[in-house]
Amino acid sequence: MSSINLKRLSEELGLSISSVSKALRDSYEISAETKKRVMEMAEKLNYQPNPFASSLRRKKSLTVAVVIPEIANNYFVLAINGIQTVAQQKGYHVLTYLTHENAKDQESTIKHLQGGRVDGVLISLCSDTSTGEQLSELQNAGFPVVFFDRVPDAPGCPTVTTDDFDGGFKATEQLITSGCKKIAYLRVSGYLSTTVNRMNGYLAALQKYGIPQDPKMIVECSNDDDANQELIKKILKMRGRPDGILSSVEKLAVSMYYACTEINLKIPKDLKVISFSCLRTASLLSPSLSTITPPAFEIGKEAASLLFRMIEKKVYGNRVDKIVLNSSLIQRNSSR
Amino acid sequence: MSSINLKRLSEELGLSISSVSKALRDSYEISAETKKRVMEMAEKLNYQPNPFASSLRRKKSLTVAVVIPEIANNYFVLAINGIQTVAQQKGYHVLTYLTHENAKDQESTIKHLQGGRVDGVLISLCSDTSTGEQLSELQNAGFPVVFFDRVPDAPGCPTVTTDDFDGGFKATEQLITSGCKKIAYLRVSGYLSTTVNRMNGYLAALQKYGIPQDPKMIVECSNDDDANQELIKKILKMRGRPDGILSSVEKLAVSMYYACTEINLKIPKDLKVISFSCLRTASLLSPSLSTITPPAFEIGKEAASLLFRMIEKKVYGNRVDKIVLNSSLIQRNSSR
DNA sequence: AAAATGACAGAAAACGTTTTCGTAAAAAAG
DNA sequence: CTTTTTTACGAAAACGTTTTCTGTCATTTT
Repeated sequence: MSSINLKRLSEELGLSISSVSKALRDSYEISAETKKRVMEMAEKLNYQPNPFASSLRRKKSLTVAVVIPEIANNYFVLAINGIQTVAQQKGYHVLTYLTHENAKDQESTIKHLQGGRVDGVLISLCSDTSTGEQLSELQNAGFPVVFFDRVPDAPGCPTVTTDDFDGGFKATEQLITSGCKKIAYLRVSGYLSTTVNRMNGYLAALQKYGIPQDPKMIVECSNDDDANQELIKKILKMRGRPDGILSSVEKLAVSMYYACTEINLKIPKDLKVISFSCLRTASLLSPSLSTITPPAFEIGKEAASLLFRMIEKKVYGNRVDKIVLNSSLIQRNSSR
Repeated sequence: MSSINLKRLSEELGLSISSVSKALRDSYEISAETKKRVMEMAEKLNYQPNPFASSLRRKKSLTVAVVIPEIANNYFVLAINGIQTVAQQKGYHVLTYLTHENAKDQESTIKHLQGGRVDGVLISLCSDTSTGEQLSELQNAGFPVVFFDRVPDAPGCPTVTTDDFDGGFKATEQLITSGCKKIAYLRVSGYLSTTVNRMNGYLAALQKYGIPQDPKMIVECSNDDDANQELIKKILKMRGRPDGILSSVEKLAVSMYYACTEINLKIPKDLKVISFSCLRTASLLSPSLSTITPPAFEIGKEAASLLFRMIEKKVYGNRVDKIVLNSSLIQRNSSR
């Protein structure tokens, strides 16, 4: 908007455009006193360089994209917070895109990003991602991409995740040692690593303690909160209903709390509950909710840091980083 | 990244660069069949226009900035959600900046934005904003700026807010009709409209019901959660402690819940509570939290829509929109 | 004293688009 | 059969930077 540019500045100073540009970029070709003059005039006229001209010429946008399925999810909010923290500190701009758990949206977003609008992409896949075709296209073009949380199961992808298998395992184990004999697992549809790994942890724990696994105890949920609540109510009203529930994502735990209120099941007396979640108010819920909490803020920071290392070519050769951070299990009243 | 550009495309097609450009923009100067050829080739080679070249030439970035104090706040998350929804649908990109409730950060962010990186700005001020100097600079330059939630108290600013006075009034009234005789108000520091209006509503309600206003009942909180919790504990342990509390923001309500747990005060028996909040889990808290809930998602949508009207020059003349949406008061157990 | 170096600055090309302008050929109007 | 208009396209300028390439002195080295 500010229509003062290098040309205007150079006229004001009686210098050439190139000299002014060099002065502002602190080039050795310009004398100290000229630099000072230029800086002062730039300050005085409130010169702001045109980012597009600069990006066009330098083929650098100083911008990264964050692509996430939804934002109404504390996990992603915290992750974004971590990403922003690192990015702003590095002088980068952050573009955010929501895919609304929609593979089509995700695809078109990625496609747009190929135009060079950003120097790198941080992405958490939507649950119905099938092939990572678009993405591998990006990656093959040498474009820096870091996956976090919901990552593809391919060897060539740099990822930042949490120990999902372990989390699922320990959560299940905790329910078992609290006396549960029949544990249901609330999963989200799709075949993403996160979902699969958490469930495998759950299954492994069942096996370790000799609890037979029962397909009816695995509830596949969707993105429709009301539908999920009905599904959960259904399994809780079933003959041979579960006495323990492991929820693989936060919002399913919330739906479950509502379901229990409706059908008058008492947690933890009738049903013990634990959930993957970053809810700040977990300990204030009624009853307080036991959680496996991924370090979302740190995941965001790590992912962003890794991306910047890649952008700045500080990751050499064919090295592919796969960073795994630990979740913490916090037992509260819902599973005692 | 994709290094295929108009030049490459034009060579491939045996056309001039300008013709290809025109064809892609569906200009009337190009015949239908040539357009078809060009489109197909662009599709085939996966041509993605360089956004910087385009923005440089057209002086349009198709990007807006969202500047907010923090993201770990459901209000802002919902607002962003609304903004993104409108923006993505309009084909705009969204840059997000966090000021961390820091006036310095806010200033430098705004300054950077003057370079023309964005076509418009949506901003919610940080609590220690003093003068809106930087901002009025932007606005005076004819740059589209829309304020939401935390807005300056100046006539020339387009704003989207909620009826804060009314919310504060009704919340206080609700506490009074539930039997409270001594009501404290948790406010955040600073002199932003939101804070001031909510408090004025509170004071007006006190006056209406003949309750004397007491400066000790107004707790000025900071951004430090622990410090706030201590402040709240202090007033709750005081002789002549309040029997009702109105919290002006969500996080203070959370701190208060923790404070009450620590000093063993029972809500709502010993203390009735109501808070401005967008917490999704308000009804699941122990006890469920009465809230005045601003329509954050709609506020985001309205703000974005207004901004786009301004960008597209659909707001004529000196018209300044001041949109006010209604909050809803939901009484739950914490204030019964 | 001639040649080489260094310090400083300007001219101009380049980045990839968009858009104005110009101009052929074809179609329509006279 | 002209003349005008329309259609379809190309040449080139423009957007505001960055950077390479020159060039001019003045200073230092041979």
